[in-house]
Amino acid sequence: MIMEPRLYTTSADYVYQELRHQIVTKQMKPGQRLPEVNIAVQMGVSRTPVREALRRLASEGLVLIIPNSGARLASPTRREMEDTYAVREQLECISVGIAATRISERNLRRLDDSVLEEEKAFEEKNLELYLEVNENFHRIIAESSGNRVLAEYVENILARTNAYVVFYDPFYDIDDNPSIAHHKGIALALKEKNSEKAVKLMREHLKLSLSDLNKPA
Amino acid sequence: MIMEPRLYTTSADYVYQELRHQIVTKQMKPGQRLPEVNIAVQMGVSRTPVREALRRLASEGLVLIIPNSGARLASPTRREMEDTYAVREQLECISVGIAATRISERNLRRLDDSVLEEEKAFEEKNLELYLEVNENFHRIIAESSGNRVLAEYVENILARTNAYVVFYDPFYDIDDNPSIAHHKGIALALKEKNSEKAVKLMREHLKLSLSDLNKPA
DNA sequence: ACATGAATACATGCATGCTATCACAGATAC
DNA sequence: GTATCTGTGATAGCATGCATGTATTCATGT
Repeated sequence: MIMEPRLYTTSADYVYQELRHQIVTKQMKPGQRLPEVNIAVQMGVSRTPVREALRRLASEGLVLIIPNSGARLASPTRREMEDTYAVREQLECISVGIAATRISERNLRRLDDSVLEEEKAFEEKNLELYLEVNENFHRIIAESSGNRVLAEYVENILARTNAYVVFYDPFYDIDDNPSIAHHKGIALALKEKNSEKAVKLMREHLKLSLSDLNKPA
Repeated sequence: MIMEPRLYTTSADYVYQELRHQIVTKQMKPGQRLPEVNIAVQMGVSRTPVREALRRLASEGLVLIIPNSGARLASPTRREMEDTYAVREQLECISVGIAATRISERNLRRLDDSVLEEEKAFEEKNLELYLEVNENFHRIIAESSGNRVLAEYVENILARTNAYVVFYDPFYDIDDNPSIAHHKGIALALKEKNSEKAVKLMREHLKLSLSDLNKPA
């Protein structure tokens, strides 16, 4: 499996992606302090781009910044996760509902591809790839809604919820991953242009994702 | 009327608020370039806090940043505004629906106060105050939902839509402002704990707000 | 007149150093 | 023992300078 290198245009972008990577791959503990200098030294850059990356992560709710005090990794409570999923449900349901009425053939194919990749990543137990592809599935749907603003918000909340992986293990039930089956169902509903069905399945899918957060990390 | 000074903890925060003020009070044209140095000189600070403020505004969709090139004020198309309002409708409807089931007496009073202030600001034709109070009405409801994440997203989209004031004149119909009447209706529905009614009124209210964007600036 | 390309002016991205503020430990008072 | 004060170290906020990339202008050729 060839891991394509992360692409970035600026140092700040690099730091952002790298930090996000470290969070998702459980290299950091929720609530831990994130001093600018430490990160700067570790990544071989100055504090400036680190500051920028931290603020971006803060806008996604992954990092908490206290003025004049510093940044620390978020440590969402069970309640906060539920709240986040409540919002995500709203955004994604409207997103998939609209997408069903206007998704292009090309995006339907991209959706199928993404499900295939997802299965592969799951078999290989490649956590990072799995999350990335999983996220991509939802991203394609949001894009297909044709509402740019909506897509932007979905993107933001995907970043939040994906970080919650720190709290659970998506490979816990070794042979069983209903999530992929759900994605297949949603993709099918979109092919059929069945808006109601797509929304219903998406809602169920997200309820399940939330309950997954109970699986041991 | 005593205009309380804007409060801020850091220079970056000051620049952020000041820029936002200038946008809302129509001192800047949509699409105009926003060079860091210009702003820095104008506000008597260095480029660093200006950069930070610009990125924050970008996360609210008010400013467009092109890497290595610069920032410019957003110039949303009619389509983008509609898209934004579609998202806002989703977020605010769920927000007011939940709020109706659990809003505190204290917040009900704050809501009433905010409507009164709104009427006063409208009579005085005080644009900035009017917008601030208007925004506050929606903010109180979002807070009352008890969902912090939802409140955060509502806050963000309020910032976006309020900036659209650049494109229209809320005092265009001199004697008539149905928006305030709507707010009264929503506040009443909340008092009655009538969730359905509150959602319905909020939806109508936002549809109207969107159509208001046709009024000449 | 128009397109192409080089030169120049300009703006951003980043590194670095200084200053103001905060967090924490130890001391002091009660 | 608890609470409050105080000093010291650590950390973020900001200013500044340099390097890099972008936009604009103007010359050149067709």
